[in-house]
Amino acid sequence: MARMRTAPCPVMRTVDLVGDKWTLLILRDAFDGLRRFSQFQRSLGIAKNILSDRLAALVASGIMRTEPASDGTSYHAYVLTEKGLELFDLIVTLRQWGERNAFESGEEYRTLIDETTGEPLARVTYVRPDGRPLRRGETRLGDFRSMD
Amino acid sequence: MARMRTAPCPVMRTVDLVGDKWTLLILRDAFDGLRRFSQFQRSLGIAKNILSDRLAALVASGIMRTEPASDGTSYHAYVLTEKGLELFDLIVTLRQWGERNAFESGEEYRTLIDETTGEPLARVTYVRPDGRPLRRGETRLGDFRSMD
DNA sequence: CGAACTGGTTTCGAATCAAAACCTACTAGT
DNA sequence: ACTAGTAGGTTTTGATTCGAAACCAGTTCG
Repeated sequence: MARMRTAPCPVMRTVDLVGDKWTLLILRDAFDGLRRFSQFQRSLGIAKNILSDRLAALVASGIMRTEPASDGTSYHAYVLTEKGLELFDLIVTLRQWGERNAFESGEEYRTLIDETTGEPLARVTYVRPDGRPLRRGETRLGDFRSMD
Repeated sequence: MARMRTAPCPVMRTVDLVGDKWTLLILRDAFDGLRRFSQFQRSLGIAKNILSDRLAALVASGIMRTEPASDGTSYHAYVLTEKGLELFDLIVTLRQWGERNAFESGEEYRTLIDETTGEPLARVTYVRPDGRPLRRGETRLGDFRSMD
């Protein structure tokens, strides 16, 4: 894979960091509250070397970090950094698309509960800072801009 | 990889369909207006067999479809279906996270222009149907629900 | 103390990736 | 009509990655 790390496209940079099946599922589990190596491993049924590799990559890219000791034990935990927490919308987006496009009628799926209502989270939509909704086709590729 | 196609988790189903670096980049390009095999190939620098494989998978899962003839030529085009167009938010999410988290100060990145303002797209946020913003930590894993 | 658990690393065969070569259909130029 | 070049692939062939299992050192539990 080419030099994604230095590409000028933000999508490519993001994809390079989290565009992997296991990585995305680890992030999902992290948002569901999982923190420890063995929790991820049991939840995902992932080989330990792969999990080790993905977690190390997430830590290296600043999306997760290891915490010395969460509970009483001396084992450490993998937790999302602020940068990682900002991926919340990504997991929500994956979930909502899947709910609407990846299940047949009658199939069961696991919902996400909106704790402000107690009901399954309704469809969320993107709005601009001024509150106007963002619709498909309202954007086009622009030119280059320098990072703040 | 386990039986993702039948998993009850919408995130896993989605990840199974689009959770691949090339697939996500193909989708980005598709939203940028690319339609033809050679356009994707030149834009991404991807090997032709891999591109062929990924496009076939996207067509098989109903995210893209082949159109007989877009312009005068008899070659066909790969276009997003309605199901594929619904992935717009996903690409936007990847882009916005990358803009804010994957570039150093001074680095240049390619923006997305908001055609309703002519300016680069500002940060978009998720709102519920009633307009209330969705914040991190306002959700928790729920139970099973049957598809409509 | 011994057993089990945690958080890995190593090994190695299997699967996947990707560069290159090849191929066929079409199209453009002369 | 002949030829070159492009479009859209498939096949072949190494190189890389994946992942199951084995192994291992430290920790905690009984």
